[in-house]
Amino acid sequence: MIDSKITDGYHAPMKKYPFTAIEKKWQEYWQDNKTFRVTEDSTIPREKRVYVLDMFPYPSSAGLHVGHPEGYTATDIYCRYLRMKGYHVLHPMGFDSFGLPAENYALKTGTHPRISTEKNILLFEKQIKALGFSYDWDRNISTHTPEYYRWTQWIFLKLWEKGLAYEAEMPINWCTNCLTGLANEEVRDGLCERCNSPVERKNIRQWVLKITAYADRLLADLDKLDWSESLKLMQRNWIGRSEGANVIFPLADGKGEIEVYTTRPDTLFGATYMVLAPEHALVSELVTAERKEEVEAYIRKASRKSDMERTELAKEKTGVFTGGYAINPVNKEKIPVWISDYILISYGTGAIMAVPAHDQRDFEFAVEFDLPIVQVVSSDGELEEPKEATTADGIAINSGQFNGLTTAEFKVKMIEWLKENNLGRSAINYKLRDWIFSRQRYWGEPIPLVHCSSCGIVPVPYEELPLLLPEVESYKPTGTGESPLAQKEEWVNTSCPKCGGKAKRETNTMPQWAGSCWYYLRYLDPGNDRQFAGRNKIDYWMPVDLYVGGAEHAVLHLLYSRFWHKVLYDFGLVNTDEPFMRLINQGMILGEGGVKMSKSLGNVINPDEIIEKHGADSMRLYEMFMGPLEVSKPWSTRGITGIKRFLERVWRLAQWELCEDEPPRELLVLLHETIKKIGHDTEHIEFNTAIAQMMIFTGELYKADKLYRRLWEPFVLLLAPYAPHLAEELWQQLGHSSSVSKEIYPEFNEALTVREVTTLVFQINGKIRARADVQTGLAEEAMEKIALEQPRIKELLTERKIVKIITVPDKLVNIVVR
RNA sequence: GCCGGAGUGGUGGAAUUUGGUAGACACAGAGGACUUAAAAUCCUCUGGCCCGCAAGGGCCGUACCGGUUCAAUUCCGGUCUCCGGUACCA
Repeated sequence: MIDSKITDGYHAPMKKYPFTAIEKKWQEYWQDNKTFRVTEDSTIPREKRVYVLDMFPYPSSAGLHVGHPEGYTATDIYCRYLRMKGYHVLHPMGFDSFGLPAENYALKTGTHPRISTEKNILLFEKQIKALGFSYDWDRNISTHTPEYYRWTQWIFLKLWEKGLAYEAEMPINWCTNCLTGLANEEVRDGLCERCNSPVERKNIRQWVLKITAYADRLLADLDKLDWSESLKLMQRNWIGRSEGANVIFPLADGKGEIEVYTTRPDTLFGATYMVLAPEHALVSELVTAERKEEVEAYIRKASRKSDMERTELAKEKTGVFTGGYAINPVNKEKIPVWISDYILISYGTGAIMAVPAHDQRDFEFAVEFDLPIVQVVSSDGELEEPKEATTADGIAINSGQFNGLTTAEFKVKMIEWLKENNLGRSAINYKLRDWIFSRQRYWGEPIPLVHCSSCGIVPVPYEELPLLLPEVESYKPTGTGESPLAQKEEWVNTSCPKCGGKAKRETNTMPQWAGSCWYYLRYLDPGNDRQFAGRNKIDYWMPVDLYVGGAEHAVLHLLYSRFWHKVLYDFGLVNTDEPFMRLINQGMILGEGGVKMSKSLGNVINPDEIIEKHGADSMRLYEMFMGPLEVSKPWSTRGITGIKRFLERVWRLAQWELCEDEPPRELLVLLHETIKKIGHDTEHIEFNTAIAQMMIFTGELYKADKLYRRLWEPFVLLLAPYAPHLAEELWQQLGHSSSVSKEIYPEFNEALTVREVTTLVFQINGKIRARADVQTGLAEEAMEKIALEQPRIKELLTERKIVKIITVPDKLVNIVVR
């Protein structure tokens, strides 16, 4: 009995596809029966265990948007497929529930972030469950719970223990709106990646993680990973390894030296001046009395510039002469030392040798301040008119005994020469900076350290974790570099775990990335209160076989968690040095018309409405049918009706009376082709074409006058990973009492995928002139014979001479004529 | 600027694997069947141009220009556009 509400208001009788009722029924069934719970069954061999992971969401108040289900549906289909293929699949879900939005909401309304966060989690859970994903909900975690962040703090202390966490007073990226420091990775075009407010330089006390200590391994181990090349490249670029040399330039007055880093030691003879970063320690020593005022003014101005201003002003070079000179070690020339803000204190040695002939920035600077330009690399050994810097490799000129060497040879020779003369050595540099880890905000993990006036910084003992986030009166960021926790005196004032004397707690909190650095490990053993995860569980499941999520985390989460994982690996706490073996970035779902979906454009699609109107199975299928998972594609309200029609058609077909006879061979061949195609496409995460094949198959079944059980049962199994609710219902209708998700995936018979008849194409000089249906498996001679018998071909061959005949079995015959 | 990726009908997209029938499957559109009518459903057509009453046939066509090949969406060289990343990293 189906009421009109369930049938979506259509008046069709009884048989209308009752998706709402079906979906509710099976979601309850899966929940009540814990259908997708998975345990560490030791009888299952290693190669049959698979860990498939989704990037867990931040539970925002807006609820799920259509982008979330895209990746989740993809992994769900893949997991359901693997289970039917006999794999033991770990597929968990949780929430990344510390973060600024909840705190900002608290500021506005006074609602405790925990309250709003937990409310949002319930909303997310409900929405995710409404899509019928096969998660093992018993492993659900949320990063803001003390049971979870106890271990986030524990791992932080391990980092501290290893000397990988240090305190520094340094100029950092300060978001003027969030009122907190940011990591380099969180700044985009001089703006905060979260709120797009300008980022300024601010000198405050920070906790910093020494990710640079792992730069070489983070770079090298990318080669092991099955990630897209473009994503690996993004990480490579971010790490930014370069090879070159450090070179020592003695000061002209004999009282010291300047060390520079260069990737082009072969251009040393062309170094006509030097530039220091304004913050460089030697500036104050170098500056002459008469230039002092000008230099100090420049330093002041540079320090006030925000990142935005620095990039905007990048077109014109600025700087001042310090009055000091250094000696170019290769030719003993006395060269002036300048300062300029195009030299960054944080990269290399904070100082450069300027080779204006072969570096565009140095060239611009030299032109601006009328400094000499000496060409030392030439494409042909001849001198050229310097119109701009030539950065290409070439032949050395103006370089004394090194003249005539190629750039590559010269680099090697020069480094040898520098070493012999104690003037330098080869060096490697990275763009990657250490990770600024502290946030001056409330809603995050408290950093479990204590400042003791006699013992210094002392960690909270492991057994006292979690260090609970205290309740506070106000969540308002102080803006002074202290977090709101600082106001909570009874919390801040504590005793030193070491000497028992008076001490103060660290009041900074961790960034949102902390919790997501290791959540994939907690899923393995979510209830463990003695360890972050039991080693046996880690060995059982890790590493993650497939990880799916958005590309926006390319250099944030994915770099940070690789770093933490390597640290844990070095402690012997995990079994692999990389966490995520294969990674797929799903494309963005755009609004209709191909523009970005946004609240301001009013084109946001709400999954709840889609589910209510078309059903979860339609939603799942549509998102997969739109196109390849990895590419961005626009939502189409009309597109989903096509998918809905397909499922309605499947439902109608299911109402036909079953026929137990042997189906006609043609349909049997189509079935086996379909099993082959859908199996292949599902395995390779090419869901759009798999769905197209289902449509072809049902289209043909519709043309038959009977519904053959031997065709229909395998089809329902093929459908099951994609439209699991409908498939469960149909499976039950077919008389089965267990869940379709526990069935074995159908196998195809290769012999039955071979068609008996195929269309041969006949070409003359590569142009198609005729076609004919023939039996498959014809010999080449037979194909040629048929080709030459075609009336149209005969006609076109008169008066022509056949040069050559090319045949491709079961495909074509191409006759080359003159 | 540099580094990636991508450009296929009115639209989303197919063409597995090493080159072999371009446009699968859908959406939209047109026509038809059923119906008192509508909705739903079912069937047919649907890249462009041209010849033909028709059956049928021809030419062009995968961003653009060129190359390799019997044959190019696919391989090679160049140009343009869009998207993503990055931005004084010496």
